[in-house]
Amino acid sequence: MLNNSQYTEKLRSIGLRPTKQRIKICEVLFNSNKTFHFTINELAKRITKSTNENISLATVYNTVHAFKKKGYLKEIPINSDQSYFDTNTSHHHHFYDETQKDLIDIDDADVEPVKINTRIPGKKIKSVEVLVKVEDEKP
Amino acid sequence: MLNNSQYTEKLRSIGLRPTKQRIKICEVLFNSNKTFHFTINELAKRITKSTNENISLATVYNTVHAFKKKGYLKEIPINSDQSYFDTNTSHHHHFYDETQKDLIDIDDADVEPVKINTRIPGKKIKSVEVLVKVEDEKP
DNA sequence: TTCTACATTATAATAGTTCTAAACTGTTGA
DNA sequence: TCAACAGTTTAGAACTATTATAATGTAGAA
Repeated sequence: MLNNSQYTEKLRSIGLRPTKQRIKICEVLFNSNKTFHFTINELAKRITKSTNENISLATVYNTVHAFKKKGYLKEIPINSDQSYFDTNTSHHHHFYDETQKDLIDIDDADVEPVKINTRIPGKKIKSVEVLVKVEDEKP
Repeated sequence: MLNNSQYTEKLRSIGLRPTKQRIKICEVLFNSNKTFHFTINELAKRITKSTNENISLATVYNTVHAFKKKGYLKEIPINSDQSYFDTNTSHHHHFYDETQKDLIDIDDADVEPVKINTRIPGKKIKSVEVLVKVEDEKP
C-alpha cells in the first residue's frame, strides 16, 4: 500500500513525470497486497470503474510499457491474441489453464531450478520462463 | 523426405483431403531433414517463392492450424506480434535471442527435466515449456 | 459422370496495438 | 510567480495479424 506521494517518488525514480493519469494507474496496479495478471483492456476497464473517468488507451499502453521496461511489471509469454502482464515481478513461473483461459502463479519454491546445460556464445541469459499448460483431467 | 503420395497419406490420416495446396504446404514444411521455425507470413512467402503461385493466406492459416491441432506442428509461446510455429514436434525448449529476434532450439538433452512440485486439482499437465531469453553479453 | 461435402479464394471484418498531431501540463529557472 | 519548454495526454486514424464470409472450385463416392 502506497500513497500518492510515494507513487510520485516511484515515477520520478524511473524518470517519468508524475501525472494524475500515471498516479491513477499506479493505484490500480500497486495499491494492494495481492499481485495479479491483466491485459491492457482489463486494466483500462478497472481504471474507468475505480475513477469514473477515462484514461486514454494510448496512455495506458504507454505507461504499462514504461513500467515493464523499468521492471515494475512483467509480460508473461503466452500465445494469445493479447498480451498478459503481471504485477508480480519476483521470479516465478505460471500455469495456464487452457480450459478456463486462466493464468495462475506457481510459487517459485514449487519449481526446481531449471538447469540449461548449453549456452549461446556471446549471449547472456536474461530470463528463464516456464509455462505449464494444463487442462481438465476428464474433458 | 517424403514424396507427394506420402503427403497424401499423411493428410488422409488426419482427415484432410489432399488438395494440391495442402500438398504444397507439406512439401515446404516437411520436405527436409532440418526442422525450422516460421511465422505464417514467412511460410506464405516461402510457398510463393518455391511454386511461383500464390496460396491464399486463409488457406495457409487453416492448414497450419489443422496441422497444429493434429500435432504435426507446434506453436511456440513467445510474446510477439505474431505467432511462431515449429516443425520440430519433439519435446524441446527454446532460446529467444532478443537482440536478433531469433528463435533457437535447445536440445532436450541439454535441459534437466523441469520438476513442478505442485498441481492444480482436477487439471492435468498438457505441456511444460521453457523459454530462455538471451541478449548480447555487452550491449 | 454427377453429386455433395469439403476446400479455396479474395475480400471484408475484427481486434489488438501503435502512430499522429494538436492540446495540455509539470517543471525549471528567471 | 510565471513564462517557456519539454514531456504528456488524447481522440482518432493507421497498421497488422488473424478470422469470418460467401461465392466458386474440386476431390471422392456412387
